[in-house]
Amino acid sequence: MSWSGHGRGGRRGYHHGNLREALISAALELIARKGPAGFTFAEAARQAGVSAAAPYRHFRDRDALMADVAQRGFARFEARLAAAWDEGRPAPLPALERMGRAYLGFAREEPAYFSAMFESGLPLAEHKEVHEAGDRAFGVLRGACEAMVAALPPGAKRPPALMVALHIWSLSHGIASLFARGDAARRSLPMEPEELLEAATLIYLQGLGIAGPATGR
Amino acid sequence: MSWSGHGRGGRRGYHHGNLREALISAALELIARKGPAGFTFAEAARQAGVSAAAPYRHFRDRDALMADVAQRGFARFEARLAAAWDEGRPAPLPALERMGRAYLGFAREEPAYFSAMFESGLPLAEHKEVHEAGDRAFGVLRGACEAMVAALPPGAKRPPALMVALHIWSLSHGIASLFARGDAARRSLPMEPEELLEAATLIYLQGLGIAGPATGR
DNA sequence: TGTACATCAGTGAACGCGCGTTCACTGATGTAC
DNA sequence: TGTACATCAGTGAACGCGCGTTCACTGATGTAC
Repeated sequence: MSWSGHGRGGRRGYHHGNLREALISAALELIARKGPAGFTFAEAARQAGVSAAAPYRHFRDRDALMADVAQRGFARFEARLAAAWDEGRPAPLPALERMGRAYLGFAREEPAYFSAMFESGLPLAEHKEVHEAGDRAFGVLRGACEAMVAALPPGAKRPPALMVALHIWSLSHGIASLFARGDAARRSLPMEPEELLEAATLIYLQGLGIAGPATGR
Repeated sequence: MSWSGHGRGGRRGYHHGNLREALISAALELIARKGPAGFTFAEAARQAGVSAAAPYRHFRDRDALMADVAQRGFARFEARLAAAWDEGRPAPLPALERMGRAYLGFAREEPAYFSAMFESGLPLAEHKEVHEAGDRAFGVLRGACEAMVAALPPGAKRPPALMVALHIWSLSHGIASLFARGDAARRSLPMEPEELLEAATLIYLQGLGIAGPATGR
Protein backbone atom coordinates (compact mmCIF):
# COMPACT_ATOMS: atom_id res chain seq x y z
CA MET A 1 0.00 0.00 0.00
CA SER A 2 2.93 2.32 -0.33
CA TRP A 3 2.62 3.36 -3.95
CA SER A 4 -0.02 6.03 -3.67
CA GLY A 5 -1.62 8.43 -1.26
CA HIS A 6 -5.17 7.19 -1.63
CA GLY A 7 -7.42 5.67 1.01
CA ARG A 8 -8.18 2.04 1.90
CA GLY A 9 -7.10 -0.28 -0.84
CA GLY A 10 -5.27 2.46 -2.67
CA ARG A 11 -7.70 2.95 -5.57
CA ARG A 12 -6.70 5.67 -7.95
CA GLY A 13 -9.75 5.93 -10.12
CA TYR A 14 -11.65 3.47 -12.16
CA HIS A 15 -8.60 1.34 -12.73
CA HIS A 16 -6.91 0.02 -9.69
CA GLY A 17 -3.50 0.02 -11.24
CA ASN A 18 -2.04 -2.63 -9.03
CA LEU A 19 -4.78 -5.10 -8.36
CA ARG A 20 -2.75 -8.24 -8.76
CA GLU A 21 -0.35 -7.18 -6.04
CA ALA A 22 -3.14 -5.86 -3.86
CA LEU A 23 -4.93 -9.21 -4.03
CA ILE A 24 -1.79 -11.02 -3.00
CA SER A 25 -1.29 -8.68 -0.06
CA ALA A 26 -4.88 -9.21 0.97
CA ALA A 27 -4.50 -12.97 0.72
CA LEU A 28 -1.40 -12.86 2.92
CA GLU A 29 -3.13 -10.74 5.47
CA LEU A 30 -6.15 -13.05 5.57
CA ILE A 31 -4.07 -16.22 5.73
CA ALA A 32 -2.03 -14.77 8.57
CA ARG A 33 -5.17 -13.87 10.48
CA LYS A 34 -7.37 -16.87 9.82
CA GLY A 35 -5.26 -19.64 8.35
CA PRO A 36 -5.13 -20.89 4.76
CA ALA A 37 -8.79 -21.90 4.91
CA GLY A 38 -9.95 -18.50 6.05
CA PHE A 39 -9.19 -16.64 2.91
CA THR A 40 -11.78 -16.24 0.19
CA PHE A 41 -11.63 -14.69 -3.20
CA ALA A 42 -14.52 -12.41 -2.35
CA GLU A 43 -12.97 -11.05 0.80
CA ALA A 44 -9.64 -10.46 -0.87
CA ALA A 45 -11.48 -8.38 -3.47
CA ARG A 46 -13.32 -6.45 -0.80
CA GLN A 47 -10.09 -5.75 1.01
CA ALA A 48 -8.52 -4.48 -2.19
CA GLY A 49 -11.51 -2.17 -2.55
CA VAL A 50 -12.71 -3.74 -5.75
CA SER A 51 -15.81 -5.56 -6.92
CA ALA A 52 -16.08 -9.32 -6.47
CA ALA A 53 -15.75 -9.87 -10.20
CA ALA A 54 -12.48 -8.00 -10.61
CA PRO A 55 -10.09 -10.71 -9.38
CA TYR A 56 -11.09 -12.89 -12.31
CA ARG A 57 -9.11 -10.57 -14.56
CA HIS A 58 -5.95 -11.71 -12.77
CA PHE A 59 -6.45 -15.22 -11.42
CA ARG A 60 -8.39 -18.15 -12.74
CA ASP A 61 -9.70 -18.95 -9.26
CA ARG A 62 -8.92 -19.03 -5.61
CA ASP A 63 -6.43 -21.87 -5.96
CA ALA A 64 -4.50 -20.02 -8.61
CA LEU A 65 -4.04 -17.12 -6.24
CA MET A 66 -3.02 -19.47 -3.43
CA ALA A 67 -0.50 -21.15 -5.71
CA ASP A 68 0.92 -17.79 -6.67
CA VAL A 69 1.35 -16.89 -3.02
CA ALA A 70 3.05 -20.21 -2.31
CA GLN A 71 5.37 -19.77 -5.23
CA ARG A 72 6.38 -16.28 -4.20
CA GLY A 73 6.84 -17.55 -0.68
CA PHE A 74 9.29 -20.17 -1.88
CA ALA A 75 11.16 -17.56 -3.88
CA ARG A 76 11.51 -15.31 -0.84
CA PHE A 77 12.46 -18.30 1.26
CA GLU A 78 15.12 -19.28 -1.22
CA ALA A 79 16.52 -15.77 -1.25
CA ARG A 80 16.59 -15.62 2.49
CA LEU A 81 18.32 -18.96 2.84
CA ALA A 82 20.86 -18.04 0.18
CA ALA A 83 21.61 -14.73 1.87
CA ALA A 84 22.11 -16.50 5.19
CA TRP A 85 24.39 -19.11 3.67
CA ASP A 86 26.36 -16.38 1.87
CA GLU A 87 28.36 -18.95 -0.02
CA GLY A 88 29.66 -20.48 3.13
CA ARG A 89 31.54 -17.45 4.41
CA PRO A 90 33.46 -17.34 6.64
CA ALA A 91 33.26 -21.12 7.04
CA PRO A 92 30.64 -23.78 6.26
CA LEU A 93 29.63 -24.55 9.83
CA PRO A 94 28.71 -21.08 11.08
CA ALA A 95 27.12 -20.36 7.69
CA LEU A 96 24.97 -23.46 8.08
CA GLU A 97 23.91 -22.34 11.54
CA ARG A 98 22.94 -19.01 10.07
CA MET A 99 20.83 -20.76 7.49
CA GLY A 100 19.03 -22.75 10.18
CA ARG A 101 18.19 -19.51 11.95
CA ALA A 102 16.94 -18.10 8.68
CA TYR A 103 14.60 -21.08 8.32
CA LEU A 104 13.10 -20.50 11.74
CA GLY A 105 13.02 -16.76 11.21
CA PHE A 106 11.04 -17.20 8.05
CA ALA A 107 8.46 -19.42 9.74
CA ARG A 108 8.12 -16.90 12.55
CA GLU A 109 8.05 -13.69 10.57
CA GLU A 110 6.18 -14.81 7.49
CA PRO A 111 3.57 -17.19 8.86
CA ALA A 112 1.23 -16.55 5.95
CA TYR A 113 3.79 -17.48 3.37
CA PHE A 114 4.87 -20.42 5.48
CA SER A 115 1.43 -21.93 5.67
CA ALA A 116 0.65 -21.24 2.04
CA MET A 117 3.84 -23.08 1.17
CA PHE A 118 3.51 -26.04 3.47
CA GLU A 119 0.01 -26.28 4.82
CA SER A 120 -2.39 -24.98 2.25
CA GLY A 121 -3.11 -28.45 0.98
CA LEU A 122 -2.29 -27.52 -2.62
CA PRO A 123 -1.65 -30.75 -4.48
CA LEU A 124 1.98 -30.36 -5.56
CA ALA A 125 1.45 -32.62 -8.54
CA GLU A 126 -1.00 -30.13 -10.01
CA HIS A 127 1.10 -27.05 -9.40
CA LYS A 128 4.44 -27.56 -11.03
CA GLU A 129 5.61 -23.98 -10.57
CA VAL A 130 5.09 -24.30 -6.82
CA HIS A 131 6.81 -27.63 -6.71
CA GLU A 132 9.78 -26.32 -8.65
CA ALA A 133 10.03 -23.18 -6.56
CA GLY A 134 10.15 -25.45 -3.51
CA ASP A 135 12.86 -27.52 -5.07
CA ARG A 136 14.93 -24.43 -5.78
CA ALA A 137 14.70 -23.40 -2.15
CA PHE A 138 15.78 -26.84 -1.04
CA GLY A 139 18.59 -26.57 -3.58
CA VAL A 140 20.19 -23.85 -1.49
CA LEU A 141 20.37 -26.14 1.51
CA ARG A 142 21.58 -28.96 -0.63
CA GLY A 143 24.31 -26.82 -2.15
CA ALA A 144 25.41 -25.79 1.30
CA CYS A 145 25.69 -29.40 2.42
CA GLU A 146 27.66 -30.26 -0.69
CA ALA A 147 30.08 -27.44 -0.02
CA MET A 148 30.42 -28.52 3.57
CA VAL A 149 31.14 -32.11 2.65
CA ALA A 150 33.58 -31.03 -0.05
CA ALA A 151 35.47 -28.92 2.45
CA LEU A 152 36.24 -31.90 4.69
CA PRO A 153 39.91 -32.79 5.05
CA PRO A 154 41.11 -35.23 2.37
CA GLY A 155 41.33 -38.24 4.67
CA ALA A 156 37.84 -37.91 6.22
CA LYS A 157 34.98 -40.14 5.17
CA ARG A 158 32.37 -38.17 3.22
CA PRO A 159 28.71 -38.65 4.02
CA PRO A 160 26.31 -38.28 1.09
CA ALA A 161 25.45 -34.59 0.88
CA LEU A 162 21.87 -35.19 -0.23
CA MET A 163 21.16 -37.27 2.83
CA VAL A 164 22.68 -34.64 5.09
CA ALA A 165 20.62 -31.95 3.43
CA LEU A 166 17.41 -33.96 3.86
CA HIS A 167 18.20 -34.56 7.51
CA ILE A 168 18.84 -30.91 8.22
CA TRP A 169 15.79 -29.85 6.27
CA SER A 170 13.57 -32.25 8.19
CA LEU A 171 14.96 -31.16 11.50
CA SER A 172 14.59 -27.47 10.72
CA HIS A 173 11.13 -27.99 9.33
CA GLY A 174 10.00 -29.98 12.34
CA ILE A 175 11.20 -27.35 14.77
CA ALA A 176 9.80 -24.54 12.64
CA SER A 177 6.36 -26.01 12.31
CA LEU A 178 6.02 -27.22 15.88
CA PHE A 179 7.75 -24.47 17.83
CA ALA A 180 8.73 -21.47 15.77
CA ARG A 181 5.68 -20.77 13.62
CA GLY A 182 4.25 -17.30 13.96
CA ASP A 183 0.63 -18.23 14.58
CA ALA A 184 -1.70 -19.68 17.19
CA ALA A 185 -0.72 -23.27 16.51
CA ARG A 186 2.77 -22.73 17.91
CA ARG A 187 3.68 -24.98 20.83
CA SER A 188 5.59 -23.55 23.71
CA LEU A 189 9.10 -24.66 24.49
CA PRO A 190 11.38 -24.25 27.51
CA MET A 191 14.04 -22.63 25.32
CA GLU A 192 14.44 -20.70 22.11
CA PRO A 193 13.72 -22.76 18.99
CA GLU A 194 17.00 -21.44 17.61
CA GLU A 195 18.92 -23.00 20.50
CA LEU A 196 17.12 -26.28 20.04
CA LEU A 197 18.01 -26.35 16.36
CA GLU A 198 21.60 -25.31 16.89
CA ALA A 199 22.16 -27.99 19.51
CA ALA A 200 20.59 -30.67 17.34
CA THR A 201 22.62 -29.68 14.31
CA LEU A 202 25.87 -29.74 16.24
CA ILE A 203 25.14 -33.12 17.74
CA TYR A 204 24.17 -34.45 14.34
CA LEU A 205 27.31 -33.13 12.65
CA GLN A 206 29.35 -34.55 15.46
CA GLY A 207 27.76 -37.91 14.78
CA LEU A 208 28.91 -37.56 11.20
CA GLY A 209 32.39 -36.78 12.42
CA ILE A 210 32.24 -33.32 10.90
CA ALA A 211 32.09 -31.11 13.95
CA GLY A 212 34.28 -31.73 16.96
CA PRO A 213 32.76 -31.69 20.46
CA ALA A 214 34.18 -28.20 20.99
CA THR A 215 32.87 -26.68 17.78
CA GLY A 216 30.31 -23.92 17.56
CA ARG A 217 30.54 -20.52 19.27
CA MET B 1 -20.40 -48.72 10.24
CA SER B 2 -20.03 -52.20 11.60
CA TRP B 3 -22.65 -52.19 14.29
CA SER B 4 -25.75 -52.85 12.24
CA GLY B 5 -26.92 -54.21 8.94
CA HIS B 6 -28.63 -51.07 7.69
CA GLY B 7 -27.83 -49.06 4.58
CA ARG B 8 -25.76 -45.88 4.07
CA GLY B 9 -25.10 -44.18 7.33
CA GLY B 10 -26.48 -47.07 9.31
CA ARG B 11 -29.76 -45.49 10.43
CA ARG B 12 -31.95 -47.78 12.42
CA GLY B 13 -35.13 -45.81 12.75
CA TYR B 14 -35.92 -42.38 14.05
CA HIS B 15 -33.00 -42.41 16.40
CA HIS B 16 -29.63 -42.89 14.86
CA GLY B 17 -28.25 -44.66 17.88
CA ASN B 18 -24.64 -43.76 17.22
CA LEU B 19 -24.64 -40.31 15.75
CA ARG B 20 -21.70 -38.96 17.66
CA GLU B 21 -19.44 -41.67 16.34
CA ALA B 22 -20.91 -41.45 12.87
CA LEU B 23 -20.17 -37.72 12.75
CA ILE B 24 -16.59 -38.31 13.75
CA SER B 25 -16.18 -40.95 11.06
CA ALA B 26 -17.67 -38.60 8.52
CA ALA B 27 -15.34 -35.80 9.61
CA LEU B 28 -12.34 -38.10 9.24
CA GLU B 29 -13.40 -39.19 5.83
CA LEU B 30 -13.95 -35.62 4.68
CA ILE B 31 -10.68 -34.37 6.14
CA ALA B 32 -8.82 -37.20 4.48
CA ARG B 33 -10.40 -36.40 1.15
CA LYS B 34 -10.39 -32.62 1.16
CA GLY B 35 -8.15 -31.41 3.94
CA PRO B 36 -9.12 -29.89 7.29
CA ALA B 37 -10.78 -26.95 5.53
CA GLY B 38 -12.95 -29.15 3.39
CA PHE B 39 -15.11 -30.51 6.09
CA THR B 40 -18.37 -28.85 7.05
CA PHE B 41 -20.87 -29.56 9.73
CA ALA B 42 -23.62 -29.82 7.16
CA GLU B 43 -21.86 -32.35 5.01
CA ALA B 44 -20.90 -34.49 7.96
CA ALA B 45 -24.58 -34.60 8.88
CA ARG B 46 -25.56 -35.51 5.35
CA GLN B 47 -23.01 -38.28 5.29
CA ALA B 48 -24.32 -39.65 8.54
CA GLY B 49 -27.79 -39.67 6.96
CA VAL B 50 -29.21 -37.17 9.39
CA SER B 51 -30.72 -33.68 9.18
CA ALA B 52 -28.46 -30.63 9.35
CA ALA B 53 -29.75 -29.75 12.79
CA ALA B 54 -28.98 -33.08 14.40
CA PRO B 55 -25.25 -32.58 15.02
CA TYR B 56 -26.07 -29.77 17.44
CA ARG B 57 -27.27 -32.39 19.89
CA HIS B 58 -23.71 -33.65 20.14
CA PHE B 59 -21.31 -30.80 19.38
CA ARG B 60 -21.49 -27.10 20.08
CA ASP B 61 -20.14 -26.29 16.63
CA ARG B 62 -17.77 -27.31 13.90
CA ASP B 63 -14.69 -26.48 15.95
CA ALA B 64 -15.85 -28.62 18.82
CA LEU B 65 -16.08 -31.59 16.49
CA MET B 66 -12.66 -30.82 15.04
CA ALA B 67 -11.19 -30.57 18.52
CA ASP B 68 -12.73 -33.90 19.43
CA VAL B 69 -11.16 -35.50 16.38
CA ALA B 70 -7.78 -33.99 17.22
CA GLN B 71 -8.01 -35.20 20.78
CA ARG B 72 -8.90 -38.73 19.76
CA GLY B 73 -6.10 -38.60 17.24
CA PHE B 74 -3.60 -37.77 19.94
CA ALA B 75 -4.93 -40.58 22.10
CA ARG B 76 -4.52 -43.09 19.28
CA PHE B 77 -1.12 -41.66 18.50
CA GLU B 78 -0.08 -42.00 22.11
CA ALA B 79 -1.25 -45.60 22.21
CA ARG B 80 0.57 -46.43 19.02
CA LEU B 81 3.81 -44.86 20.20
CA ALA B 82 3.56 -46.60 23.55
CA ALA B 83 2.94 -49.96 21.90
CA ALA B 84 5.94 -49.45 19.65
CA TRP B 85 8.18 -48.46 22.53
CA ASP B 86 6.94 -51.45 24.53
CA GLU B 87 8.80 -50.24 27.60
CA GLY B 88 12.09 -50.37 25.83
CA ARG B 89 12.14 -54.10 25.15
CA PRO B 90 14.40 -55.71 24.21
CA ALA B 91 16.70 -52.68 24.42
CA PRO B 92 16.20 -48.92 24.26
CA LEU B 93 17.78 -48.36 20.85
CA PRO B 94 15.77 -50.77 18.73
CA ALA B 95 12.65 -49.80 20.67
CA LEU B 96 13.29 -46.16 19.85
CA GLU B 97 13.67 -47.01 16.18
CA ARG B 98 10.36 -48.82 16.35
CA MET B 99 8.76 -45.75 17.81
CA GLY B 100 10.11 -43.59 14.99
CA ARG B 101 8.55 -45.96 12.50
CA ALA B 102 5.30 -45.76 14.39
CA TYR B 103 5.38 -41.96 14.09
CA LEU B 104 5.76 -42.15 10.33
CA GLY B 105 3.25 -44.97 10.05
CA PHE B 106 0.68 -42.90 11.84
CA ALA B 107 1.19 -39.93 9.51
CA ARG B 108 0.88 -42.21 6.52
CA GLU B 109 -2.03 -44.36 7.59
CA GLU B 110 -4.08 -41.82 9.48
CA PRO B 111 -3.68 -38.66 7.44
CA ALA B 112 -6.99 -37.26 8.63
CA TYR B 113 -6.09 -37.58 12.29
CA PHE B 114 -2.63 -36.26 11.55
CA SER B 115 -3.86 -33.09 9.94
CA ALA B 116 -6.57 -32.53 12.52
CA MET B 117 -3.86 -32.80 15.19
CA PHE B 118 -1.20 -30.67 13.59
CA GLU B 119 -2.62 -28.65 10.74
CA SER B 120 -6.22 -27.82 11.51
CA GLY B 121 -5.27 -24.43 12.85
CA LEU B 122 -7.08 -25.03 16.14
CA PRO B 123 -5.69 -22.55 18.64
CA LEU B 124 -4.14 -24.77 21.28
CA ALA B 125 -4.62 -22.16 23.95
CA GLU B 126 -8.40 -22.44 23.55
CA HIS B 127 -8.54 -26.22 23.51
CA LYS B 128 -6.92 -27.49 26.66
CA GLU B 129 -8.04 -31.08 26.18
CA VAL B 130 -6.32 -31.16 22.81
CA HIS B 131 -3.20 -29.56 24.16
CA GLU B 132 -3.04 -32.00 27.05
CA ALA B 133 -3.68 -34.99 24.83
CA GLY B 134 -0.77 -33.81 22.70
CA ASP B 135 1.42 -33.50 25.75
CA ARG B 136 0.57 -37.02 26.82
CA ALA B 137 1.62 -38.35 23.44
CA PHE B 138 4.87 -36.44 23.63
CA GLY B 139 5.25 -37.86 27.13
CA VAL B 140 5.70 -41.33 25.68
CA LEU B 141 8.65 -40.16 23.62
CA ARG B 142 10.03 -38.26 26.53
CA GLY B 143 9.76 -41.27 28.80
CA ALA B 144 11.58 -43.35 26.23
CA CYS B 145 14.43 -40.87 26.07
CA GLU B 146 14.64 -40.78 29.83
CA ALA B 147 14.86 -44.55 29.97
CA MET B 148 17.49 -44.54 27.28
CA VAL B 149 19.62 -41.97 29.07
CA ALA B 150 19.20 -43.77 32.36
CA ALA B 151 20.41 -47.00 30.81
CA LEU B 152 23.75 -45.50 29.84
CA PRO B 153 26.81 -47.03 31.51
CA PRO B 154 27.65 -45.33 34.81
CA GLY B 155 30.69 -43.47 33.51
CA ALA B 156 29.05 -41.97 30.41
CA LYS B 157 28.02 -38.35 30.26
CA ARG B 158 24.25 -38.00 30.27
CA PRO B 159 22.58 -35.62 27.86
CA PRO B 160 19.36 -33.99 29.08
CA ALA B 161 16.56 -36.37 28.18
CA LEU B 162 14.07 -33.58 27.47
CA MET B 163 16.35 -32.07 24.86
CA VAL B 164 16.91 -35.44 23.23
CA ALA B 165 13.17 -36.05 23.13
CA LEU B 166 12.52 -32.66 21.54
CA HIS B 167 15.20 -33.30 18.94
CA ILE B 168 13.82 -36.67 18.00
CA TRP B 169 10.27 -35.38 17.98
CA SER B 170 11.21 -32.52 15.66
CA LEU B 171 13.11 -34.78 13.34
CA SER B 172 10.32 -37.33 13.16
CA HIS B 173 7.72 -34.65 12.72
CA GLY B 174 9.65 -32.94 9.95
CA ILE B 175 10.08 -36.17 8.02
CA ALA B 176 6.49 -37.18 8.64
CA SER B 177 4.98 -33.94 7.46
CA LEU B 178 7.24 -33.43 4.49
CA PHE B 179 7.70 -36.95 3.19
CA ALA B 180 5.54 -39.53 4.91
CA ARG B 181 2.12 -37.92 5.07
CA GLY B 182 -0.65 -39.87 3.49
CA ASP B 183 -2.13 -37.13 1.33
CA ALA B 184 -1.47 -35.09 -1.80
CA ALA B 185 0.92 -32.70 -0.09
CA ARG B 186 3.55 -35.43 0.35
CA ARG B 187 6.88 -34.70 -1.29
CA SER B 188 8.71 -37.47 -3.03
CA LEU B 189 11.98 -38.79 -1.76
CA PRO B 190 14.69 -40.99 -3.28
CA MET B 191 14.36 -43.44 -0.38
CA GLU B 192 11.90 -44.63 2.21
CA PRO B 193 11.10 -42.03 4.87
CA GLU B 194 11.75 -44.76 7.42
CA GLU B 195 15.30 -45.16 6.19
CA LEU B 196 15.85 -41.44 6.28
CA LEU B 197 14.66 -41.25 9.86
CA GLU B 198 16.58 -44.26 11.01
CA ALA B 199 19.83 -42.95 9.54
CA ALA B 200 19.31 -39.52 11.07
CA THR B 201 18.53 -40.97 14.48
CA LEU B 202 21.59 -43.16 14.47
CA ILE B 203 23.87 -40.33 13.43
CA TYR B 204 22.34 -38.11 16.09
CA LEU B 205 22.73 -40.69 18.84
CA GLN B 206 26.26 -41.28 17.72
CA GLY B 207 26.88 -37.57 18.09
CA LEU B 208 25.63 -37.88 21.64
CA GLY B 209 28.00 -40.79 22.20
CA ILE B 210 25.11 -43.16 22.81
CA ALA B 211 25.21 -45.39 19.73
CA GLY B 212 28.47 -46.71 18.37
CA PRO B 213 29.22 -46.51 14.64
CA ALA B 214 28.35 -50.18 14.29
CA THR B 215 25.02 -50.06 16.11
CA GLY B 216 21.64 -50.63 14.53
CA ARG B 217 20.40 -53.70 12.60
C1' DT C 1 -47.33 -57.45 32.77
C1' DG C 2 -49.19 -53.19 31.40
C1' DT C 3 -49.59 -48.30 31.36
C1' DA C 4 -48.31 -43.41 32.01
C1' DC C 5 -44.92 -40.37 31.68
C1' DA C 6 -40.32 -38.08 31.37
C1' DT C 7 -36.52 -37.76 28.63
C1' DC C 8 -34.06 -37.31 24.78
C1' DA C 9 -32.46 -37.58 19.96
C1' DG C 10 -34.09 -36.73 16.11
C1' DT C 11 -37.05 -33.74 12.13
C1' DG C 12 -37.93 -30.26 8.71
C1' DA C 13 -38.92 -25.69 7.64
C1' DA C 14 -37.16 -21.34 7.82
C1' DC C 15 -33.84 -17.49 8.02
C1' DG C 16 -29.88 -14.63 6.64
C1' DC C 17 -25.44 -14.77 4.78
C1' DG C 18 -21.40 -14.90 1.94
C1' DC C 19 -19.30 -17.19 -1.75
C1' DG C 20 -18.26 -18.18 -6.59
C1' DT C 21 -19.23 -17.09 -11.11
C1' DT C 22 -21.27 -15.01 -15.35
C1' DC C 23 -22.74 -11.20 -18.04
C1' DA C 24 -23.31 -7.14 -20.72
C1' DC C 25 -21.54 -2.98 -19.72
C1' DT C 26 -18.32 1.28 -19.28
C1' DG C 27 -14.55 4.25 -18.01
C1' DA C 28 -9.54 4.92 -18.60
C1' DT C 29 -5.37 4.45 -21.14
C1' DG C 30 -2.34 4.31 -24.87
C1' DT C 31 -1.28 4.75 -29.58
C1' DA C 32 -1.54 5.35 -34.73
C1' DC C 33 -1.94 8.73 -37.85
C1' DT D 1 -1.18 18.65 -31.41
C1' DG D 2 -5.51 16.59 -31.86
C1' DT D 3 -8.63 12.91 -32.80
C1' DA D 4 -10.35 8.18 -33.51
C1' DC D 5 -10.08 3.87 -32.06
C1' DA D 6 -8.58 -0.56 -29.87
C1' DT D 7 -7.66 -2.51 -25.71
C1' DC D 8 -8.22 -3.60 -21.28
C1' DA D 9 -9.36 -3.44 -16.31
C1' DG D 10 -12.81 -2.47 -13.95
C1' DT D 11 -18.43 -2.32 -12.56
C1' DG D 12 -22.72 -3.93 -10.64
C1' DA D 13 -26.57 -6.75 -10.96
C1' DA D 14 -27.92 -11.23 -11.00
C1' DC D 15 -27.95 -16.25 -10.23
C1' DG D 16 -27.78 -20.59 -7.62
C1' DC D 17 -25.72 -22.75 -3.84
C1' DG D 18 -24.45 -24.54 0.58
C1' DC D 19 -23.56 -23.32 5.15
C1' DG D 20 -24.70 -22.32 9.99
C1' DT D 21 -28.18 -21.85 13.17
C1' DT D 22 -32.79 -21.57 15.46
C1' DC D 23 -37.31 -23.25 16.36
C1' DA D 24 -41.37 -25.66 17.62
C1' DC D 25 -42.19 -30.16 16.86
C1' DT D 26 -42.41 -35.49 17.26
C1' DG D 27 -41.11 -40.28 17.45
C1' DA D 28 -38.57 -43.71 20.24
C1' DT D 29 -36.85 -45.40 24.56
C1' DG D 30 -36.60 -46.44 29.22
C1' DT D 31 -38.52 -46.64 33.68
C1' DA D 32 -41.60 -46.12 37.86
C1' DC D 33 -45.39 -48.07 39.68
